[in-house]
Amino acid sequence: MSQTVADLRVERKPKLSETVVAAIRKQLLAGEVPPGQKLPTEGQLTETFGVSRTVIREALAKLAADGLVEARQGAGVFVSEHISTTFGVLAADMGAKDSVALNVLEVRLAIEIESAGLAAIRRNAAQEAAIQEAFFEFERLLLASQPTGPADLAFHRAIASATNNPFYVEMLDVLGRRAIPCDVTSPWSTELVQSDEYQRGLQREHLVILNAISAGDAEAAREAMRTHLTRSQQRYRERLQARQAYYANSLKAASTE
Amino acid sequence: MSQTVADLRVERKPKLSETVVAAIRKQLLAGEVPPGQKLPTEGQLTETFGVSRTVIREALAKLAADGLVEARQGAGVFVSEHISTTFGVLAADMGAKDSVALNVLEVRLAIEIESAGLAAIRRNAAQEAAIQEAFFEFERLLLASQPTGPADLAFHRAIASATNNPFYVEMLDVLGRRAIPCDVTSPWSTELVQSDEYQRGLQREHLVILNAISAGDAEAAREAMRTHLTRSQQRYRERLQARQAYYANSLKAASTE
DNA sequence: TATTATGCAGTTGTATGATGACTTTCGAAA
DNA sequence: TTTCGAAAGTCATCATACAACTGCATAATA
Repeated sequence: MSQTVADLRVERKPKLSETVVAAIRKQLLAGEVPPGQKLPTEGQLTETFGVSRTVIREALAKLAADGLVEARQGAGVFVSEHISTTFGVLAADMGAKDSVALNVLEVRLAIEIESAGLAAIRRNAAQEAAIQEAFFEFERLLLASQPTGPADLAFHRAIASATNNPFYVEMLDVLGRRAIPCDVTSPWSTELVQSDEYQRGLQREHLVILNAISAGDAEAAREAMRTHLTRSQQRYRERLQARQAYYANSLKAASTE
Repeated sequence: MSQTVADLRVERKPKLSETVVAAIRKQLLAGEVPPGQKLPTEGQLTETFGVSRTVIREALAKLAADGLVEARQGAGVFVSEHISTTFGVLAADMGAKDSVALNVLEVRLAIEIESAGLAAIRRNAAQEAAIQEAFFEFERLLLASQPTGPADLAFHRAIASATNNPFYVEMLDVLGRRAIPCDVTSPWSTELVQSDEYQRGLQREHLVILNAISAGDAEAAREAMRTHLTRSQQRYRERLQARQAYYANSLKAASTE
């Protein structure tokens, strides 16, 4: 059997344990269980997630491998102490103000540039496929005139994941939630974000990154990611100004009524 | 029940899966199974190691999490194509804590590289002076044969501060507290860290960074910081190995008594 | 009373068997 | 030769049981 282009879009069904890992990780990063605190028992998690204990155990093992939790036989599974001192504090301090958002975006830039370089070196086949998958998904959504935000996020997340350093993913999760501008509901972004030209440009930049990573060229990958993100920064700034102008106008309009 | 000195070093009884992970990882890194090749089935491994499938599966999951192998349902478990030796080799005998520390250090690397570049562009006179000040302080302490750790930290902190992005400083503080190896009480670090030659090397690298920032050359500053930190990573890895050797020796000494 | 020993309930670690889902192989049929 | 499908091999998941360990309450002891 030959390999077609479609095969590259590996739509590999995620393992149950991966779903559980994602869910628990999200909760932990959100600080729903304080560090040092005990997680629900495997039995309880079995009920809440509706899967067998095997799956729960595999998920917890993965989280333990990432250093997020520690299991103590006879006692329970506990959230690692350091995790939230690293990321919780950070998340707590970040207000949603714009000046902050720009600064956060800048930190994210640092993280992602290095991610791209490491991904080029360390990625495995599945991880590379995941990046490609996100790329094609973006393409598909673009052709279907649907919001591409999720695919964009997935693309960057897949790259972070390909570093094989879980902290990069976590950083991106924490930072990205605030910094990624994909607010399709707001009036100032619909025009900009959803314009085909805008998204085509994004996709062109994505392609350069993807090629560099596939080629295993760390230097090129970093450079491609740098130009992509600095341009995104620029676009974000422009959008902020557009929004301010919009508000100014609506205020003026309201006052004249 | 009191905790004796021995308790501190003994660590807990290793799980069976950890033993299996270590064994398989050793074989993989020794190249006994070529990349892309299929591993023995879970059933065979069960017999080989004399443990249950549960344990084998947990071990394989751990290896997959580290990116060493990939499981394909219905086909088998395969060795990853690109076993990054640098990454894998050290992960081989490393506890989870060390692995986490290295990952955090890697994130810090991303942050600091970008800091250097931004500092080169955005620094003001006072900030540049602060960086120089830290540099000279390092020099002074070195000549006086005093611990240079604080000055080193101050140097990096001053650079982060010169980005005029408070988050860089905050990130550095949070990450640095965990990742900076300044364990002067431990026997394996005193020799290495405090050697004049070692610190002279640091200072040479610092100088390159300082010059690049003063010249306003962002690209050069990033590059200088990158080499500085990657070398630091390397030194840190070597120190981990030295520590392992130390423990191995002390264990051997203890067993011959 | 104060301290130690004991037992119990809860939790994680491991073993075992069964079933579903998926991949590969290989032979039969067109 | 090519195509199709059946069957074997393999991983994924479930369910159950028992062993090992922890924390805590209670009883036994000095």
